[in-house]
Amino acid sequence: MLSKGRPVRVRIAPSPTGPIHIGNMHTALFNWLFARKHGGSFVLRFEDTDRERSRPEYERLIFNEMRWLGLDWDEGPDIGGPYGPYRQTERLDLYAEFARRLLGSGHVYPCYCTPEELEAERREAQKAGRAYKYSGRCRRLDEAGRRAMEAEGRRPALRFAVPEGRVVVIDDLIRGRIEYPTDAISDFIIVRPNGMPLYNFAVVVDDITMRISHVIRGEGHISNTPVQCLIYEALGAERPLFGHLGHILLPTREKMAKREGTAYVGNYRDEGYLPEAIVNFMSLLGWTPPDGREFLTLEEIIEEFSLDRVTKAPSVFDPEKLTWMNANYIRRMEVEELARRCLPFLEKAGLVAEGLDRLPAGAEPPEPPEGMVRSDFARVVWVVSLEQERIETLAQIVEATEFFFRRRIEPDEKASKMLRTPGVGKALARVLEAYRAHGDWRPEPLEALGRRLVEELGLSARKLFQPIRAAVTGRVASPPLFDTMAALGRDLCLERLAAAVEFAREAGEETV
RNA sequence: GGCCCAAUGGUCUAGAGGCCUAGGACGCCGCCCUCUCAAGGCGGUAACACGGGUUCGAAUCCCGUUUGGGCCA
Repeated sequence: MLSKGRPVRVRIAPSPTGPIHIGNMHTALFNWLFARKHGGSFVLRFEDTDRERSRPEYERLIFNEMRWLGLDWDEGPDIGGPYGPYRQTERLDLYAEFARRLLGSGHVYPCYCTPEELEAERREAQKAGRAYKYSGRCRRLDEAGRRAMEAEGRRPALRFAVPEGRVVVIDDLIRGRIEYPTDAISDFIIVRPNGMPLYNFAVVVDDITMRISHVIRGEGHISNTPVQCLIYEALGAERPLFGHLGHILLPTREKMAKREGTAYVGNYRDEGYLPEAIVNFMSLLGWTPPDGREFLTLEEIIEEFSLDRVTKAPSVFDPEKLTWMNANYIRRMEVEELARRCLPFLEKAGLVAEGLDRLPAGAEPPEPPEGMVRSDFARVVWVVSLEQERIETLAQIVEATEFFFRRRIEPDEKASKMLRTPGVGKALARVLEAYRAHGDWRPEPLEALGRRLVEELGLSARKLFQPIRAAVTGRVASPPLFDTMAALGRDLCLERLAAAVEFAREAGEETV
């Protein structure tokens, strides 16, 4: 698999024309894994020849998201490297030079055909029911003919003279042998009349000059490969080894396309997916470790990674399974770490003051945001620990823990209904009285008292604890009641119990 | 239209001729645990696209069909 002792050098070459989606990231990941596995180099370069749509801010976005996922590169537009520059727009001289070489060696010829003339050819082929191939008119032009064309003021494109009757053989690292007859390939353009190189030509020049040893990319490029092989050959360059990955499909079975919106890496970050979960999950799209493990650290994935175990078929990106995996990562995480990662979401929602985790030890916690209770980092850790196994994404921490931070709460619909249930007001009044007289706000004593009240009132635990839960959290589902009450603190609990008694009483009066 | 690639449950996959009455995971359903919600435990649902070969034997090899996808146009 390793190419004749050449150092392993792989690359990804995104276009900075938009946010980067899961499909691109998957290709990047597999290249990165391959490089790290074999102690090679991972090169990042930009295909920014679409000047209309390429933007520096998208370059920065790509840098950030790759870094966020932990995919670092050894050479790239930002850090440079021995084979730069790493943007196609900065390599135009190079393409021109290689084009001249090909022209000199006769592998390429100037083509003066206008778009109209080509269109006519195409229509004719269609009418005759033949596959369209360029007629080769300009290939047969002699020096005089060329001069005549030039005299008309025509500017030539450069067209590759595809050899006839040959078969290009590609030993794909993932798919095995692929054979491609050259007769099916039309003489293709490598440089436009305006001097801009075309994709297949530019990649080959880039890959040659950057000493790329393995080209690992999506299966969409399989049919570009023979064309590229022809260029390598004409240039007398050793070609890299190719490996074509199955595409990553959206749940709708559509191919991921840029500007699609749904499967951007950034969206998943904003929703509170962990980079390690995303990377782990993506590594399992089209690959499995020999022992079938599903939870692997980056180091373990690198250790086990091999192109031999990559599948050929396309795979559907299932957000539900990603969510499940993310939830697992959340549960396995140290609470403090989890709390630290949740903090930005809580801050953004205005539930806690900024920078609680950066406060010096023993410092007074800062003023809370409007309407919130004062919290320090320890309290956030406590609260987060209670929801740790109940959230699937970091962003869910906001909705899950809101009631711990707000001074006042409104019972939601189900909780309101619970509090309006006949008899509840009276029971809660007794509960309020009992807890007012109670001082030890640790969970166990709170529960002991709760159980005594169950006895005293002759209710089931459920029938008493649910109303208490509704009173202190405003909802009918929460972490275990007495843990919740402990974290809420005595003042908030008593306040809310009192408010609930009032709420139940008013409701009772209305119905009487 | 031509060429190329692919094909195991709804999804990710294991499987490299007998170990397969096809294994695991997500999802879904049920049960247990339980103060609610989760988590966890246990169980269940569901697949080798089709047709021909090759072989004593095929999910695995070959051919064709179908379906999906890609590139060129």
